[in-house]
Amino acid sequence: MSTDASRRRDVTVADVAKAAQVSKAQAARALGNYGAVSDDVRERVLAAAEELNYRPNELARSMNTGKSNTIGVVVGDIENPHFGLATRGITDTAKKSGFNVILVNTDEDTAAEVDAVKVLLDKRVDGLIIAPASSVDTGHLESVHKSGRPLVLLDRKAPGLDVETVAVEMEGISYESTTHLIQEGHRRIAFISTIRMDEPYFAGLPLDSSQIADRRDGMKRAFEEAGLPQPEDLVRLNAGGPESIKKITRELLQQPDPATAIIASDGLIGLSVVEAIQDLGLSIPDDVSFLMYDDFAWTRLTTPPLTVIAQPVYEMGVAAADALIRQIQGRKAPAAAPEFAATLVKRGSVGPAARH
Amino acid sequence: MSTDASRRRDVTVADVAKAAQVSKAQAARALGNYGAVSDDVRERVLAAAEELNYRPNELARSMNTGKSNTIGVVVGDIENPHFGLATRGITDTAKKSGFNVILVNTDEDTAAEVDAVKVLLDKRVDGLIIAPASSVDTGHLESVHKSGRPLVLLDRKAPGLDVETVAVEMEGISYESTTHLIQEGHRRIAFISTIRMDEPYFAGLPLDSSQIADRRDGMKRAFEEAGLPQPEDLVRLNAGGPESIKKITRELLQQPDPATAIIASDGLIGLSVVEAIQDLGLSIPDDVSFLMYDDFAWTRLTTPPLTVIAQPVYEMGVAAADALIRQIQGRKAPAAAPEFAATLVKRGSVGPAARH
DNA sequence: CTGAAAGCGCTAACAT
DNA sequence: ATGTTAGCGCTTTCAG
Repeated sequence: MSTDASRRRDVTVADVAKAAQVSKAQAARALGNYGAVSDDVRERVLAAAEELNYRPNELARSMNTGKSNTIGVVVGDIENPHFGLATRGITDTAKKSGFNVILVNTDEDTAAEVDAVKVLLDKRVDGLIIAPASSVDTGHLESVHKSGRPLVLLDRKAPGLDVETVAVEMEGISYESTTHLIQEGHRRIAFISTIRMDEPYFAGLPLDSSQIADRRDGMKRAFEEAGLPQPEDLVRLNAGGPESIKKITRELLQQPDPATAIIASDGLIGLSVVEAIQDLGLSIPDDVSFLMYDDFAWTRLTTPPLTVIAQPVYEMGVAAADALIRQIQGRKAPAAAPEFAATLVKRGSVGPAARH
Repeated sequence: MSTDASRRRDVTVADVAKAAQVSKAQAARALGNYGAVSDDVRERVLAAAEELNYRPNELARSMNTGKSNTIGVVVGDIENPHFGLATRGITDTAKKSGFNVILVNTDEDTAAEVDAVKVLLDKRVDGLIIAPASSVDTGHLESVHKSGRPLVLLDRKAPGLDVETVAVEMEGISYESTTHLIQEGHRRIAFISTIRMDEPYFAGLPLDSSQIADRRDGMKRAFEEAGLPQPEDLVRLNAGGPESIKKITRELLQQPDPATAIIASDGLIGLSVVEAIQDLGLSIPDDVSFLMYDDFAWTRLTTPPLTVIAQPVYEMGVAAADALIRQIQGRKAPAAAPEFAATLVKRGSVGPAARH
């Protein structure tokens, strides 16, 4: 053993240079793989580095290069498999290009997001991928963008912001899904989302989330084209935890003019909705039809399997990372940005509306 | 607008100092909140900083302090909700103490893990939380530990390594679960895991993963105490993707002396096993009993709901982060390390063994 | 191709 | 309390 791992100070280029009997500059060049170095010197330096168990200090490196080879990812909830998958797409892609990922969870809270962006910027990440908690309250994103830091929005658009965005076209799929339900005879279609709003929903309420707004618009169009009245009284926001969701579900199903179909805004909500329906002793789709966003594997296991709106989440993570890295490397955007479409996967949870 | 966000160079302490008409050192002290600064100076500095839109360069800060306020987390697969939840526990806890998290995915590949550790160390993370891909091949972890960098193992132990570890006691719960199955009359109990091994399983094969080894041992003890022969021919490793798992399930169920009960090593496997069983047209638990590790919410939605082994995953993430941060801050370990126990949650997927 | 020296932005002695 | 002067470990002129 020629090395003593327990020594306090790390071994630096200076140490390696001395051991290899070259200047610090030459050692650094050989180690950092830049500049001009003779084979002889490179060999000696590398050997010395190996021997001394040298490891570069990436912080120091980042300080002068200005690049940290790190990207910041800000999402609302990694615990949600939707983001888990997207994150996987991002990290897989980042790794391929030699980037690391710092992950921050915001709990869908804009204040936390503002803070996260600050911290990440202070850490000098090379770029940011953000699933913005709000599509409206975007001052912090605006300033990131104006500062020239590469930024890509994931999953949700921010209409006022001219930033590259990777998201599914929601209005269309919402229209398609709603139309499907309408064709099955449903008129009382409920929509449940966790989106936090200060007031209960009413027709025309401006929504903080473009994603939800687009879905609402899609539903609206479907009803309009069918010449039917909007069941806007069945839109429920602020569906917090499982209990809250179950409560909402019960209300929707037991009120005077109840919902005959429920659309859940994501898989986490869907889970609780289905549970509540089962608890009520109701049958899907005989008593109530069910449809949800996100195609998780378990949706094939329920009885009946669930009709869902599948989104290419992993691919979107990949695309977001690709786009960001392209920006970081200063390459121009390809002529056509890839489009991401959701698909309505009809399984068994949607059936004809029950007769009243 | 007195600031020009598009200026190339960031504003530094020097700029702030000049604007506030104090020395760089005083400005730095006021900004960094250390040392002694008069109220007057602090005020002027903070005002100038605000005015100039100053943001500290954490990289530079980290360079002299030696602390990056960042921890590295290395897991096999964030896409797996098990790790998603654990990661949430880690990030939540880290944030509370002002730490950020760099997340690396290894695909359960030791080589990738070795690499990840290197990168993270080069980035000067203050500590590491690792769910080791192998409990045997741990040279890289050993050297991290010997170098004095705080390190906490999550989810899996490494017997040869004297490192703080947050994991569930697996032998016991495996024994308990197996016994439950035995009492229901099962003798042919299969166990399916994704663990990668070069050879197919045979009795006594040393397992690379302590977690799996412990589960195997628990099953073994259950059979021994019941005075029954071990169905070791029903242990299946290398269950890669969904298709591979389904194939294995079919084999297990259709071979001459088939399994009457199947234990899935995690929720991802469980999913495919249940799907395969349904595809075969078999009924749970009438034709085959099923039990799996991880209590995901969807396991309550299947018909019948699944009997599972619940693990306090989020809490373990929290505990791992707490322990690591404690190490980083140089505080001693509490007298008693918290114990984490899994629980057998009996729902409907285990029933009496079918008569042959 | 090589080396000396000057920073990167900040903190940490050391004086005053 | 404040300022001066060194660094942290690395990259980057700039000479040779």
